[in-house]
Amino acid sequence: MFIQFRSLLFELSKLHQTLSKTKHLHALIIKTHLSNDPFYATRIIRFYAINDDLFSARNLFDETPHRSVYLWNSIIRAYAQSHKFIDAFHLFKHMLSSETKPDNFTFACILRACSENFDLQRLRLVHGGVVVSGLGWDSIVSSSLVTAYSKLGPVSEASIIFNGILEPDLVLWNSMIFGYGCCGYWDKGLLLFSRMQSMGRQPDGYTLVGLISSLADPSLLEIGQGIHGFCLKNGFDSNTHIVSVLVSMYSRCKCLNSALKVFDSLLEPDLVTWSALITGFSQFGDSEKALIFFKKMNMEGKKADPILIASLLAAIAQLAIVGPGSEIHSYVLRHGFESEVMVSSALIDMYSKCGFLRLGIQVFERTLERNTISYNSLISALGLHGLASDAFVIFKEMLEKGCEPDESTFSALLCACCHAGLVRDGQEYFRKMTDEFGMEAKTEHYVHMVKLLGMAGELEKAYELVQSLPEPVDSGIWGALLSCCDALGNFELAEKVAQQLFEHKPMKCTYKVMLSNIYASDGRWDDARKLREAMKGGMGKMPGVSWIGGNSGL
DNA sequence: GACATATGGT
Repeated sequence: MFIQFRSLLFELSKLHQTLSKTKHLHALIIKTHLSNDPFYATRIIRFYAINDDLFSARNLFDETPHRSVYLWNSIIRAYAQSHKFIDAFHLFKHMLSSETKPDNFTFACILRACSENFDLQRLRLVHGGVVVSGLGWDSIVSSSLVTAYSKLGPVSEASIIFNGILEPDLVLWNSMIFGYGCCGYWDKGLLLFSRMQSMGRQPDGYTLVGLISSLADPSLLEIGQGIHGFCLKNGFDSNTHIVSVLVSMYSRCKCLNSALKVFDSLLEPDLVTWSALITGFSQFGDSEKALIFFKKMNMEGKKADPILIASLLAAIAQLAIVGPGSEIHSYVLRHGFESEVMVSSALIDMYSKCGFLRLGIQVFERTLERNTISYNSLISALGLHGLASDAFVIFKEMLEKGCEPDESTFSALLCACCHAGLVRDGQEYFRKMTDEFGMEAKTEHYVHMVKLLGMAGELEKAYELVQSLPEPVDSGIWGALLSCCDALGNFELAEKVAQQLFEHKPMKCTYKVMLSNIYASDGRWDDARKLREAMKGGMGKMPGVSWIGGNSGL
């Protein structure tokens, strides 16, 4: 009888359980004195984690006296997967001082948490721990290291790890190809792809997803088509991951016809594939088609998720037509997505960019669980409408509520200062960001500072700021300075700045147009003509489009 | 038993 009961428990503990069933199972296991069995404890922690009940998971962990590696791994993973990185790191530290030593799975989990938490410093520290534990050559750990480093930027460190492994397994090849791709080195990824084949290694779906996702520019269309051909020849064309990434690759390459063709080739597109197509239309094609396909998807009985809604709203915000935006808003209300922060923030953004700040504020007020993203959306909305002092008040409120500001928060604040011409406040927020919040100023922040100083007439100060930055200075920062020179008619400085920009080849056409305008307004028609002629054949500046929506619902 | 690489957005 007991044996039977035990095997029933065993079977139950293998199935995915709801929270109430998990609690029931937990109680049964305590009753039968099996609660110290690491197998059950591990499974139950996993079920609690799946059901978002970290509290019970933690209780169980704390109450289990004999903690196996499995048990440690499952609790650390529970925290990491719920994005409670600080708790995960804390437990990991605790584990290091316990008698159970971390294994390759523990390290894999912590390494991933480092990259998801954008914590390069900790990543290096954990990497050190990996080396000390002698797990540097483990295939699971090394692929995690490669992915983590590439996601955080220093892909060169990832390739050092990759090159240090004599016989990389398929996962490691895939991680490195994906790593190059996510850092923009599609060419290195492609080289690796051909190298692995020449060594007789067959790629799988992951390889191709990593490779294709790195192609994001119309100039790479032919390469994308080539790889698409490879997928067709090798039977990868029914893999939904690959089809989705092909759809978004074709969209990013501005080839929506092909995106649609690939999409149509799939008998049962899933939500991600639909979403790739709709996002493609809204960002790179036409938003009306995006809305048509969105309706079509709904008619086929597929329900959108918060990611798709946020993407649609971003597209509508760019178009600045409120009509479809409010349609989506009612969809959100009908489907109960209003509590999703991603959605409510996108709504705030959409309304404010469509000129309906009031409606955006209403959405914010109805958002009960506000996080950094919601505050960021409201601060940038207020800033956009020139209401810098209101933005400052919201920032204060955000801090009082214990909500941590991030880089985008300061970007929104600086942008608000720019719109209102508040140099002092801008400088103060810039100082706060670095001194009080210990954040490193990024390109976008410098762009705002340069605009703020430049447009206030302090071009020299702006120039000094740019010169004080370590090389190479992002061309966006020089570009911001150039546009200030343009606006203020300072031809002398414009020339200096333009020279800096020319050194960054290829120089963006918009800067060339700006410079030629500057030459023209200075009466230097020859220079202007030369620059214009040099641009012929290349892509011109996008024509400016402005309108008042015909069907804006006003 | 715990488990490394992947698709849509921010």
